[in-house]
Amino acid sequence: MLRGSGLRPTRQRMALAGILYAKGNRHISAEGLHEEAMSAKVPVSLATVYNTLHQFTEAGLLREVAVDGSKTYFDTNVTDHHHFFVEDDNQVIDIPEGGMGVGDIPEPPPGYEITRVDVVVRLRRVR
Amino acid sequence: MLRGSGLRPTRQRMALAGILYAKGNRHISAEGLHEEAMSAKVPVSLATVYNTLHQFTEAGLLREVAVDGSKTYFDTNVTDHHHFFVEDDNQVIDIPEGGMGVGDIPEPPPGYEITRVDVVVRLRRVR
DNA sequence: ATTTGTGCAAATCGTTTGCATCTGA
DNA sequence: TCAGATGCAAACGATTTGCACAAAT
Repeated sequence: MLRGSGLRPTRQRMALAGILYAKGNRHISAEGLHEEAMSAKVPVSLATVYNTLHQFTEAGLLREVAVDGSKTYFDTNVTDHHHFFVEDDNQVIDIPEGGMGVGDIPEPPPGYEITRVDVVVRLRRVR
Repeated sequence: MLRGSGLRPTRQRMALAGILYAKGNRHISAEGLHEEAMSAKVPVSLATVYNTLHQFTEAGLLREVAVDGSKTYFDTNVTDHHHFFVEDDNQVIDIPEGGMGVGDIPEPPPGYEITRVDVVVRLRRVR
């Protein structure tokens, strides 16, 4: 998989890929992945985690999710889909594919082309 | 306007409000507003700009726009609408109201309610 | 007089970078 | 061998915070 993307299969990258793709689709932050790696007894530096996440993203293995908050989340689900965002605990959840459709997409201003349409449905816990 | 929102009309707040609402709808970052204030000969500290932006947002006078990038943008247009985001230069543009519709909004997971639906149409300059 | 806001500088947080050292092909 | 990867610590940019001072009611 790594080789197929032109990335050397190093110890760290293989371990991180293992964590990322072990249990279905995930939304994880750099810090989150770093912690998981540590508790899985895979000592990687935070810098390497950042490098790896960006390289994976460039290789199309991950997708950066821009929700609110200051943190960047990475999504192991690279298919076309949108997200719920729980404001109470900064949690990102996939909206099942086909679970929603975007209506009329507007014409982009002249000279521009659309690269992607992102929909974020913000949620709050009902009290 | 400030009084109506329960905010004391201080020199700085009035000056910042003036800049914000002077020329139609705007998308501005804290740093951007600070710079404009400075060149308008209104010396305010960056901390005060941040305070003011957040207070205005809480008061419903502004809306925080979560696009990509590390910066936070504030929108003087608080009506229901969505955004174009130009990736080349981090510019936020309003999609005219009614210019697009969101299709089927999905059921939120049980125990949650929808607070808002944000659509960001990402653009790239055509080369 | 009392409460609320402001400015400054230091602190924090997530992320990036420089560089010496290692490692996979 | 040697280009590419990693780790560390220092650098960074955006935002927040603590606290003394100033201004609004």
